[in-house]
Formats: sequence, C-alpha cells, structure tokens
Amino acid sequence: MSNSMFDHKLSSPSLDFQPLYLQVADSIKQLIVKRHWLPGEALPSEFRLAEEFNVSQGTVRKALNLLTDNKIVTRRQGVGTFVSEHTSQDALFRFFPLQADGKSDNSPKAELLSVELCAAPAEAIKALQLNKKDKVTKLVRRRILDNEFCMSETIYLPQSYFPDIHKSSDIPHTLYHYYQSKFNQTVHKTQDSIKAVLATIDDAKMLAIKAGDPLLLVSRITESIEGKRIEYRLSKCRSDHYHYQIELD
Amino acid sequence: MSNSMFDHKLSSPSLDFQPLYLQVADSIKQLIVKRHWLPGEALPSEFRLAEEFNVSQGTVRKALNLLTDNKIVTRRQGVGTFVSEHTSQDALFRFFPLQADGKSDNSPKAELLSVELCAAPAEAIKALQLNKKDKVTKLVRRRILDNEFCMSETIYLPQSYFPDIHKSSDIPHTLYHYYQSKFNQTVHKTQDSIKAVLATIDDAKMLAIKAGDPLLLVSRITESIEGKRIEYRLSKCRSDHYHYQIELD
DNA sequence: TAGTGGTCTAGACCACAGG
DNA sequence: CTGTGGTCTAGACCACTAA
Repeated sequence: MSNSMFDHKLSSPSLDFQPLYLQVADSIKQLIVKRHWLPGEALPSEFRLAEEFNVSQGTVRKALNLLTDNKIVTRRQGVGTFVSEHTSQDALFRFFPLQADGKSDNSPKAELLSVELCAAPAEAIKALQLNKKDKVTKLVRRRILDNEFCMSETIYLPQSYFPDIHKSSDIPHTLYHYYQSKFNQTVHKTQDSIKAVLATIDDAKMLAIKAGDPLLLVSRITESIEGKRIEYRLSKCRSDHYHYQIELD
Repeated sequence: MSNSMFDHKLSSPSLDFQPLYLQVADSIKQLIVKRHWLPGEALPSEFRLAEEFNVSQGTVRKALNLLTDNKIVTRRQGVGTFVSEHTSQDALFRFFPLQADGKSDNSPKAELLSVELCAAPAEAIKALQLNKKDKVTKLVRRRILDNEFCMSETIYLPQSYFPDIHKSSDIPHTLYHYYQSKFNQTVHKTQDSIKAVLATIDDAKMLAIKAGDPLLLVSRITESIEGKRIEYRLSKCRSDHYHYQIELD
C-alpha cells in the first residue's frame, strides 16, 4: 500500500494541479511507455490499481476509460484491460484510408524496394523536426491492393528512434506493428496532408500507369504515443480505382 | 415527478435492453431534434434533469457527457449545458478540411453562382438514397480563400428536407448554420471520398487555372443528427496552394 | 452569493468470460 | 464458481461564472 512503485507520480505540489484521474491516466501511460506492461499484456484490475495509486476504483475507471478513448488500452468485460497492440489484422485499416472503389475487403500488401541510411532531405528535416546533420533510414515500397499497384511510398525514419533498422533483413509489410514490437515506437496518430499531382515518368513506371495521370500525394507525419514524430511518409496513390476515405464529425 | 413529459421514453420492456444512461441520452437527443430546446439554448441542470427522468444525477451526467462527445451539446462549467449550434465562427472549420499551404487564418468565403430545382442525377440518387423521381435543389458555388478561387462546389439537397430552398433569396455562405436555423437539419457527420482528377475546360474557367491541372475531387455525403442523408456535395479543389488536411488516431 | 458543471468517494448490483 | 469490467446510486466537496 505504501511505498508502491506507483506512488511517486501522484500528489503534485498544488501548482499546475491536474485532476486525480488525469494524473493516474498519465502515470499508467508512462508505465506502458516504459514497458512495465508490454503490448498485449493485461493490466491489473481496477481494484488492484486503485490500491496501488491510493485512489478510489471510480477514479481508476475514469482514467482507464480515457486511455481507452485514446486507444492506448482496450478493455473487455469479464476479461480485463490490455495494452493496445498493432496486430496485423486488427489495426491494418486504422491508419490506411485508401479504399478500392468497389467493395473489397482484401488486405493491402507491400513490396519493399529499397532500404538505405542517408542524410535527411530538407523536407524530412522540417517534418520530423530534425537537426541538419541527422540521418534517416529511407524505405521505398510499392503497395498492392486487389492484385494491382495502388501506391508508392517513401518513408523516412529518424536514426535515433530506429537504430540500425537499415541493417534489418526481415522488415515485414505491417510496418506499424514492426515499429511497436521491435523499436518500442507505438504509432498513436497521424497528420495527413493531401494534394493532387501529375504522375512523373518515374511514378508511371512504378505504378504501371501513364505519365501525366492524376495522383493523390499524401504527406504523413506520424506521432508516437509519447508525442514524438517518428515517421515522415510520402505516398503517391492512383485514384482511378481507389479513393481516400475519411469521416468527419 | 410522476407523469412528466420525459417519463414515457424510459423503462423499456427488458427486451433489447439499453443501459439507463443511453436511454436518457437518446431521450434528450430526441427532445433536441423535436426542438423542445433550440440550438444555442440551455438545457435544465443535471439535478433538474435527474428529477425529470427519475434517475440519479450521475446517470444524467454520463448521458450528457456522451452527447458532449457527439458534439450534440456543449457544457461550460459554472454556466450550463447548451444545444450545439453551427455558429459562423465556431464551427466554420469543423467540416472544412482545406487549408492554405502557408499559415493563414482567413475564413473561406463563398460566391453563390446558381440555384435550381431539378431532377436528381443518378449519382445524387445513389448517394442520398432517393427514389428515381425525387427532386433536388442544386447549388453551384465558388469558394475563395486568401482572395483566390480555391474550389468549386456542386451541392444537391433533397426537396423533402429542404422544401422551397430554391425560392430563397437570402442563402448565406455559411450553409451548415443555415440548414440548422432555417430547415432544422443539423449537420452531424460527413463522409468524404477523395480522388485526384484533371481540370476540365469548365473547371479551368471556374477556378482561373489551366485545363489539365491536377485537382482534388471531394465527394461528400452529409448526415444529420438524426442519421438522415441531407446533402451530397462535389467539390473540386485546387491543390497547388492548398491541401486537404486530416488527423487520424 | 447562488447555481452550475467537475471531481472523488464508497458501495451495491449486474453482465460477461473462463476455469 | 470467481474475477473482471459495466452500471447506478447517493452524497460530499471543489471550481468556475455571473449577477
């Protein structure tokens, strides 16, 4: 009850005061980031957590529900509370808004074309808030939906967050799960900026289309659960058979 | 306490049971739809609502917080709970994801080019789930950001939900607020489908660009708070100085 | 100062999953 | 059956706003 490893986070010094449930939520989040509980693992029950933090069960509940809204944990009645995991099947479409025009539940595939450690180009420096001399690993991929090339992707990963990823020989096509399981970088949110551009000759070769065809250019900045910018990604998407789909409310 | 106008909604017959707070939330939502409280008006306090519905204050609180998440009401500590309103300033950007590339907080303007009652075209019939012979009002607008034409819009509104809107002489450029205040149709969510296309000669004239320039084509289906499809909208957007911006989490 | 929503607690009971 | 999360209650106190 006393001297628990959870205690030190709470009881702030009355300045910049935060409600208890926010302090609890933040403590739990930090423990997850620090890998006290791993992705997929169960947290202690509400009752147990309430003891550890010396708060009521209701306060823990409010904290856990907040983390559920943020998709940091998932809860199942009668079972428990679990650290969210980017499993291949589960979250494949969460950050993949490109849909085939006709209905098609096929999963997108990815074909890795090159991996290279290099100096960060200017736009990656800006997007990822790097220093001029920082290095990045550059991945080039081609993605396939319904047996057709649908987009090309150029992905920049800061060396500091993904050390030696360029030496890996086993980079899978479910990247976000790979980031989480191998580099402890859990993708939490993305900011996508969409433009329309004309296909260059290189684009045309890559996607088996004609130069001058219209393409969607999606620039993505990816943030981790800790709020760090961990990925900058440029995707060029055919939009003749596909569309970028989004719901606003 | 008994025989209140709120009572009849609750106490379901144990089949298809819903938790109390969901029943309360739904009842409040229905009362808002039925204009028992108008947009911008204050609801009774939690304590009063708890009396009316014969539930505890905590249950009402949970219902109101749910409606807050759904942006159906807004709450201000020390003041009260209010029916959300599409005021010009407040929600102007909520459903307007097109941003100028450089930072610019200018509000978009709209120039209404034509209003016409006509037979619904096939794609509007499909998008709005209309019958073949239903009529729609078709609006054509041109939108302006930073003193430049940025997009053209073609908007289809079902006659049944917007009777005689084509006869109005005072259609403002803040359409969603107009829908709410004049036709009791509150926009609740939109589904946007984005493609890249080449500007036609007409597009080029409309936006003062060249034919063949790449444009974003955004097809939007708009749903009201009651879940009815109330608007189908095709927007063609320049993307040389602008981009469609979206956050996923 | 009065009234509102926001936080926190304690405890009861229910619904669900799994051994 | 046990333990989990889900609902509901009752009441105390705090923080904010406006008259």
